[in-house]
Amino acid sequence: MFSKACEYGIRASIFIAEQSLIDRKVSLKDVAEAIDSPAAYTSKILQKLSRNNIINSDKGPTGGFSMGKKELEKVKLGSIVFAIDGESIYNGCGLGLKKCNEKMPCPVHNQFKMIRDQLKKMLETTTVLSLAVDYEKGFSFLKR
Amino acid sequence: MFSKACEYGIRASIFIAEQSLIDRKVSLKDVAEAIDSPAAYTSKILQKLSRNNIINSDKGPTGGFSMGKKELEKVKLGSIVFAIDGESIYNGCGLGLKKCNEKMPCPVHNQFKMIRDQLKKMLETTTVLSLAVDYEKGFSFLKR
DNA sequence: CAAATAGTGGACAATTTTATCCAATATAAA
DNA sequence: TTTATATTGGATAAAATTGTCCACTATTTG
Repeated sequence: MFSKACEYGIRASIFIAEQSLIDRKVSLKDVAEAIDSPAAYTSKILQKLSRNNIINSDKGPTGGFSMGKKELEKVKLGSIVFAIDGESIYNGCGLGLKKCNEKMPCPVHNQFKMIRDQLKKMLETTTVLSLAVDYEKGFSFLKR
Repeated sequence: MFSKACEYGIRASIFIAEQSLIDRKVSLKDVAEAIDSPAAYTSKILQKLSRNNIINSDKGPTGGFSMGKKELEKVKLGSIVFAIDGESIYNGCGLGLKKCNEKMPCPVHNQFKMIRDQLKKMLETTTVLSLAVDYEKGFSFLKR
């Protein structure tokens, strides 16, 4: 469904959000350990999230990754997916056709539209904050 | 959502089904042209579908690919997806966790479950035959 | 200012997926 | 039985994704 990079990105964001809730910056190493991901690769993904203003990154000692209160309230799952995987989830044809639309639909156009619309709605309404709160309470997990 | 191989597989199946409706066997070349896919790669995919009894393949002159009446009525989209992409669509965790279930859910487990269940239902109820009929009527397209 | 720390950016490597080529096999028809 | 045709299977190759390494920059602290 999503690329591995995107999966890491979502997991990392939730961890960073949860730590930001208790006013903690986290290092790349912290993130990689928390979500059980390859550190160097995760670094690339965090850079992308940072450039997209989804997370903050600070250099130097006492540096690290974090999310501000505003970001915490604003950032939805969809923003992360879009930043990493682009709009393919929204626009792409289920059968890989370049031009697939109402006028010239692929054979499963309508069937997929239903599901895609649900997914879209879910991504656009689910906040990282809400996921971070659940995670903080021990209701969900980020590795294994 | 699906691998490219799976997209080709679905498109190929629909074309073969539609031609079988008018009692025509089609060659690899026919298929590749009809769905605008690389022939040699498509060949590998058709082999897989054939081994999974989703389509028939006959060698030699007058050979080619086809679907029998029974297959036409029986084969669902899900069979094709399963034959090519395996069960990842059904079982895989949305965030890539190995062990993600009700007891130890990833942070988006429930949100994804909703959508995955819908997708599953759609794949298990949509017959290739119905898609082939629409395609035959010119209601849908397999290339571009 | 020097030293230590933490993210950045670029090059590179491994793996997976997608795609190609060709000899071998099977089969129908002449 | 020979020939032509069409799929099969194996070996490779190309492309995309995933993953690693390291020197560089920015920044805090002593």
